[in-house]
Amino acid sequence: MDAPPRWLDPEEKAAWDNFIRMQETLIGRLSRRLQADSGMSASDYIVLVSLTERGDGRMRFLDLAKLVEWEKSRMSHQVTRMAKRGLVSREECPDDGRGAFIVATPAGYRAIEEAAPQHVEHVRRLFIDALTPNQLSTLARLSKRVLDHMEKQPD
Amino acid sequence: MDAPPRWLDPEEKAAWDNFIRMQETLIGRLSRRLQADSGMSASDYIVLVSLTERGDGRMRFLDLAKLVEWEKSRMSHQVTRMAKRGLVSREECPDDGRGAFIVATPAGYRAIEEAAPQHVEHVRRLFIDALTPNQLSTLARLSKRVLDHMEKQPD
DNA sequence: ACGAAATTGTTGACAGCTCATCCACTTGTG
DNA sequence: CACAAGTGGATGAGCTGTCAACAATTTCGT
Repeated sequence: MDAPPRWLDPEEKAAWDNFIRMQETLIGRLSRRLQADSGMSASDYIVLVSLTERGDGRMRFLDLAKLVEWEKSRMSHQVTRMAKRGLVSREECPDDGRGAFIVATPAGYRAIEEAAPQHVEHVRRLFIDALTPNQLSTLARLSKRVLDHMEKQPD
Repeated sequence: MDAPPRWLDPEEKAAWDNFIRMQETLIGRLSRRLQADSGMSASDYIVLVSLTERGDGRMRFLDLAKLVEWEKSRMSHQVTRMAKRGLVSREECPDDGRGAFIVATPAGYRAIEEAAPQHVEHVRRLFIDALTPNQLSTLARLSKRVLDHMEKQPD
């Protein structure tokens, strides 16, 4: 016995549409910009940021995958592609014969150091500058709230 | 002379991170759910919704592309794939020899009618229910604000 | 200590997106 | 009317993400 679907009421639908459109437009513009400015995808960027933010530029494969919340298969393909372009390399892990380290190469450091300022500038221009500090912190709080709520939900 | 990059201050960075994580988690879970429940991608879904929401289930190619804010090439590939699966079909346009209509097939109607209630339920469960009505309308307002701001920015 | 189960990571097939390019038709201009 | 420019849409190459299956260790229970 199917319950009748609880459709969104007009305000809910409008809210959902606004959010979705905003988020798609924002992410789309940022990633196209990043690609055009630095030849890097958003995925390349976040991998390099994650690696280089820790002092030694290296991380265990699955730790990295968990940090950015990707499936391991995605990470594996991503690392393969980035290694092919010389941005990172794999090193084996002495403690665990299965394991691997992902290491940012010097070229990887150069790439992220060049890309980051421009990218941050675009984040600021498109997103941060759109809101007052109060509005920004409200949005952050609501985002966190949705995030916490999702973590409690199955799936 | 490069201006020194204006890095995000800790609150700005925290706001950005929260927003990005929320949005990625939300979109990721919704699209995996949709795919698993109905075999449809988010792109399939929005195309079918757009077509079937207008009474006749048909739309000009570029009108559809503009409505969902896609590049025409993306829409073209998408329509090709959906046509291959029988969800939509192309019809030529009598008024304009270059033009084409995209039409939802009966199978397309069935697919969207089956998928929509579940999808809406998940949107409600993951997103709408996370917030009070006031919070939801605040989020909608802030989203709109960011959207309007982006439209004024170059690129 | 031995086998089962869990963990770590890889691979291949396939669908999706973007970019550049191209073709066919229409419209505007002289 | 002729022809250049613009518009509507298709196509192919190449990169990215997902899913399912697999291989190589390590860990755990007995």
